[in-house]
Amino acid sequence: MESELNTGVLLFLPYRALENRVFAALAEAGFNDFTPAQARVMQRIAPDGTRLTELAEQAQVTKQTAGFLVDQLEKAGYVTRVPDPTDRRARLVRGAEKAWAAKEVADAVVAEVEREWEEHLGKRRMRQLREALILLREITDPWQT
Amino acid sequence: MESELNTGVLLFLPYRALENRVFAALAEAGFNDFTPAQARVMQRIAPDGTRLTELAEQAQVTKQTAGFLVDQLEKAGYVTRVPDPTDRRARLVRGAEKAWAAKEVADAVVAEVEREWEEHLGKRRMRQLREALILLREITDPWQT
DNA sequence: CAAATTAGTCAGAGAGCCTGACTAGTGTCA
DNA sequence: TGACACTAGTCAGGCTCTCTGACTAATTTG
Repeated sequence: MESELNTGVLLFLPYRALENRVFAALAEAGFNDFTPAQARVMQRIAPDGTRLTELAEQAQVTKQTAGFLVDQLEKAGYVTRVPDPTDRRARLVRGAEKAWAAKEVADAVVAEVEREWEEHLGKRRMRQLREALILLREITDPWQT
Repeated sequence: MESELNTGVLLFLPYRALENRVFAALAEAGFNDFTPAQARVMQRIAPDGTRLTELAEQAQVTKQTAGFLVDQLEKAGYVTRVPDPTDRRARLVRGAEKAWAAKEVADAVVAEVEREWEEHLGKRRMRQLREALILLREITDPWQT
């Protein structure tokens, strides 16, 4: 229900297709020891580390959930936690070597899929699509890094 | 990680923003007795009913999961199950009155959000966005009803 | 009609995510 | 400077979602 072709569904379909491709490629490359939920958190880690609370907000889960997921990522060797020099309560979650390696694989697949999309849409439409989405982000992304 | 602004993320952000708005509005209207997972299944129910297996495929979950979710929707009064006249093994999941009422609320919010987006992007860009997404669906939606 | 397939259920388990309650460190301001 | 409000993160417990595996009943195929 909820209408046959609203823009929401149209946005979701290609997103999911892309995500599926990325996960399949990661699994094939041997990165099969993390879950989609963990990946969603991992995506948000800044190059110089990010606080747990911030990660939780951006991934739209509670601090507890984020903490749990980071625990697992830490065990699997994807991230480390280091003390935040500016606040002794906090710790920074940092990506480890393994995480950057996985990111490289993921990025390659994303680039490949984007090429396929561009081929299907044509250069002009692809540009228009990205342009519209980037504009849309202004009113739909509360974090807007 | 997974790159700073790939098209996937750009697609996801407005999708999630829209979904959040719809859920908030439904909750406010008193439809707070179903979960996102249940909604994802409910969305796929055709006006004249849909089989469980088909629902499961489209929502990308197992038959068991779909069955579980439909059970709950049935208990909450959103759907009913009727025998499929063409196959005595199967039953059709049908939306009940309550589901159509919820759909009306949801549709109204979607329309409202789409108006807001159009206002932000301008008519031309909004049209281009939808055009590109509809084209993209051809290569990213395996069900393509 | 026997064999293979398909619709759906039952049982059990693990992951994900939440609420509530808590500890420890930080900022504010009288 | 010391009480108070706030923020970072953890602990405990529980509910929801989703899966795998095994099964029954009806349908299709050869």
